[in-house]
Amino acid sequence: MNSEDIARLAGVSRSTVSRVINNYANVPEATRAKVLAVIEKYNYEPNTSARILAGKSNNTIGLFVISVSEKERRIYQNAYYSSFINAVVDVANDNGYYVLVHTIYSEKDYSKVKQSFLQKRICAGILVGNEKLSSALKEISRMGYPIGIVDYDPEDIEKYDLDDSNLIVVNSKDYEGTTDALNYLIGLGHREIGIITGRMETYSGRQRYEAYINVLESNGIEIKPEFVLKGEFHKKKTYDEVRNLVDSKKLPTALFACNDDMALAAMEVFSENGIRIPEDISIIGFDDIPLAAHIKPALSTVKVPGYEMVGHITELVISKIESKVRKFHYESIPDQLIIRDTCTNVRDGAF
Amino acid sequence: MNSEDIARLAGVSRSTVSRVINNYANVPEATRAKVLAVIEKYNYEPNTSARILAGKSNNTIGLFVISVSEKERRIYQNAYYSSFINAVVDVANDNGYYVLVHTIYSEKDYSKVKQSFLQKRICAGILVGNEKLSSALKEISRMGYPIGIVDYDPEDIEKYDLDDSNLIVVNSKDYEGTTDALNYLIGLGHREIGIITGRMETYSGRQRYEAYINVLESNGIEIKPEFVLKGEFHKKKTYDEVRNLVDSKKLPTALFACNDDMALAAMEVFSENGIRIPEDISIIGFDDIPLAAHIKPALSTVKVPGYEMVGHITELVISKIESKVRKFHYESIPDQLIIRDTCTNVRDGAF
DNA sequence: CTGAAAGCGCTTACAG
DNA sequence: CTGAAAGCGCTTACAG
Repeated sequence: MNSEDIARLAGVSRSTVSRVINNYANVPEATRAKVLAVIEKYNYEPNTSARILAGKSNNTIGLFVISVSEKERRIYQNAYYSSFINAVVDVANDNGYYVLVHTIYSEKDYSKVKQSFLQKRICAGILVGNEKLSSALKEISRMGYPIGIVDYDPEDIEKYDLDDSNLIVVNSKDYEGTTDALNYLIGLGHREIGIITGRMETYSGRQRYEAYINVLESNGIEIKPEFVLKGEFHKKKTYDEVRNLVDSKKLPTALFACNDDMALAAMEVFSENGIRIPEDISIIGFDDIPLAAHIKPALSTVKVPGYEMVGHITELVISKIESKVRKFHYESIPDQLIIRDTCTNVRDGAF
Repeated sequence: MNSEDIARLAGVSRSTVSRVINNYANVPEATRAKVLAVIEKYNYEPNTSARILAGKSNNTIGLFVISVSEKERRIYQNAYYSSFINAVVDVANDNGYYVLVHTIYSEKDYSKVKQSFLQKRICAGILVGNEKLSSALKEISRMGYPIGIVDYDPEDIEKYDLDDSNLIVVNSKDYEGTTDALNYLIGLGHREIGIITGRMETYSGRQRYEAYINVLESNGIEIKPEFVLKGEFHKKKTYDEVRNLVDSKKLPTALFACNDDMALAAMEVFSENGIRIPEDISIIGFDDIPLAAHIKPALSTVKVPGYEMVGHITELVISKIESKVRKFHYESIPDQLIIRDTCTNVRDGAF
């Protein structure tokens, strides 16, 4: 069943069938109804490849989920990501777009992005993932398609010579979120504040660390290298770092973890060692993963609105596809401090 | 840049370029190298739509994530699903396939499946989701494309008149998993065993319930209606049901929850009411979501190998695409009882 | 308002 | 081994 069949059955030409399908204005209602009836009756749907080849948009957004640092190829383990995929698909589908999902596990896989464009499979791309985006990004940005990136340093655009006219960058306000968390801790009287850092290959990892340094310094609090634990956003790394800290017998009174996974890992180690939270040490995380509210004690954290952020970038990408305006768009979304049960006034503690 | 440009640049015809791209045997090495060099140099990738239109497979699998019962369109909240998407994408990408992800939130959305086939966007479909699959499935099964379905009653195939020659159904062994969990509880001395049921619209929901009934009966244990709580796989519903149970002052000594979310909800309610787990009541879940191992006490449960299950069905679908053998394939994957800290011998308890 | 025809970029018998 | 040509199923100027 193709447009020619429909045309014959409706007693018109393929041109007219096409006009009906594409909602051209200059088709009399009677003709339109006649054609529509045949289309309906035979359950006809135009061949997508033919339409694209003839000049229509493919209406497909590529979603590239980058995870070059994970050993295991289990992105979903990271609760962070699953909401991203869902957000893109929801918003795209609502707007009549399809989404092609790809995972990127290595530097080499970046060629998949370029390839998808070159093969004309997609008309825009959204990149999410926790790694420094490779140099491949320069090339990708220059292909002329709208590209949405989540968690990217806007200064890197110039630094890596990207073409920003096709770029949409949406970040969460990690610096401010971190500042809020730290000020909260300081307000509770803490002066010995440690950090479990994320991956410095990510913008959010760097921002959270920088905010830590700056807030402490501007409050006249000394930054002790032994209280700076390198967690890399991973639980495994964090276990080791926190165990070392515990072994050193010198604990801070509060610990700021750059994500909830690491905060949880730290809590486990403390719990194993009879160190009470928050009595012996306060701890605060980042992200607000579902688990955070459910563990005991419930984890105080900084909520990153992941679904909203990614849903929003999807809307921006779609409007860029349709508007043809080529202009850099940057946005950052506020985080929210969520106070639960893992932080307490330093004077109430055992120290 | 198209195949004609490449042809001219390489001094051959488009036919030869095509033969090189498609790895035809009858191209001399020298010619192949010459063409490849030009392709490489200009970063040429053949236009996908043109290839498909000319007869190539679109190499795209549609992944339809069904969630008609959820109020909120947040599939990812269900930890269950995110691993599914990831599994399909990983396996498909590894085999050179693309995946188009769609969410289905209403009965009406099922037309998206049919449409995607009719428009020739996809050459196979995988349906995952927690609802009774609609009657649309009959039509979909008859379109002649391989369809993989997770969690579907094989008896419904005949009942709903599906064409099974294109079907691949993969379930987890819910009945056996439930039996294991219940036998474990019975082995601990429990005779007062309640259940929080899932959605009866799902095969797994029904299987788990049926196994509960049968195991109890075959052990001569009375099934008390007041111990059958209707949780619908949802936390909210479960809170209400468990509160009612607690208010009734008549608790079973053990509770089998048809998924971990509901087990967790029950634990929260018990905890609020000073009912200790496992001392006052044993509880066991189903699924083994990441949270299960991390809450205190750690939840005993039946692990469903979701990623493996869906990865496997993806492999089966791909081999069906490529083999052209049309024959029903059914498989069920064993679950695994995971004993952690929420169940204890009934004699040790406070009852 | 509508049809004939060109064209999108490939693949693949067909003929040599 | 290789090229000319038909054909895949549409869309869209073009002409009327």
